[in-house]
Amino acid sequence: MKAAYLNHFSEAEAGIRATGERLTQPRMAVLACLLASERATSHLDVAHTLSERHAVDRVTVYRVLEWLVNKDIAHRIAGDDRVWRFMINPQRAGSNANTRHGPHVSHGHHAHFTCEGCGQTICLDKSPPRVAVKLPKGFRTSEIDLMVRGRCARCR
Amino acid sequence: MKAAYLNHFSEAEAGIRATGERLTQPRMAVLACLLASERATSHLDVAHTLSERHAVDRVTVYRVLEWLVNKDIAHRIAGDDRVWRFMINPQRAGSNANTRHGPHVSHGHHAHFTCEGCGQTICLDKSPPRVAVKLPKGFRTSEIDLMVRGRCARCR
DNA sequence: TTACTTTATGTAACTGAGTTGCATAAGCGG
DNA sequence: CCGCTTATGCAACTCAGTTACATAAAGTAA
Repeated sequence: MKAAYLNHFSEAEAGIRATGERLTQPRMAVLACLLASERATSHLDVAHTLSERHAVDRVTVYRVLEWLVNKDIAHRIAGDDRVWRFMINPQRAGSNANTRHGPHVSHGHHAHFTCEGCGQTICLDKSPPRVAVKLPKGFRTSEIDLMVRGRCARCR
Repeated sequence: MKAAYLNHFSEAEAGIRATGERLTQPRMAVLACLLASERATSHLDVAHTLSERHAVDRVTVYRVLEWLVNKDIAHRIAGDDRVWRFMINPQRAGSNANTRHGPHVSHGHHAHFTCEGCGQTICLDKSPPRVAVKLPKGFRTSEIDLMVRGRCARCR
């Protein structure tokens, strides 16, 4: 069976080119891997997916994932098992999203769903939840992360 | 300076007695420690606080914290640094909260605030945020966790 | 109190995710 | 193709949390 991520290399290449930084094999492979996945992907998932045709050192996978986060191409999610998972940011409609703004642009908020049955995490960016927070006096919000736990359609 | 947690031993004792399980020194000390803290407390924080007068082995601290979570006395929060932090559940008004319901009672949702300046995490249980989530078809919610990042009044 | 059973604790050794330092290799502009 | 810059691979490390097992402390009943 042909691995799905192979279909995403050209898109990955474009994404990396747009950053203005070096186009390397590991960056392409890891990004293609994320692009191919609907759900949050751990370092180990990536390494495993790539192991056959694009074996990449585990440290490099860590570094590329972190690099993708710094470039606002992906974001990371803290799971219940103390493992980071990563997901592509859904910004691509905005086209030229790579011009540098100030440091640390707030993404407003991320919302994710984790299934207690199969453990998979997906992004709720289409139909984002409405959140109304009231903070103590003097507190300021920069970002809101929402994690919904429950059961997906298959595991119900 | 007298450690604040010492004032919470009797409350801790009551809480543990209410579970019907063994009343041990480590359980009292750890629970008193959580009761004394307004903010989310890591395993290390607990161990450090107790080190002077109630030195408890680090493994025991881990086990007691987990036990408190299982007993619904505390809950755990995944931080950005891959460290679990713990907090007392604010249920005490309900008095006899320790009768066994089915497994895994949903607490509705937890909401927390983490300050990007000082790193401290507090609970937003008074004035809980309103959340309206729309999930894909067939998905069911059991719990919602909300993490607000920003700056507290001191670090603004 | 004491003897006895059950369950929690302490100790040490382990796991597994993520990091760091450094020599080598790959990108990329000329 | 050359040379400079930056990323990669490797090995060794850190650190939160876990497991196995012998010992100690709670609870219970005589």
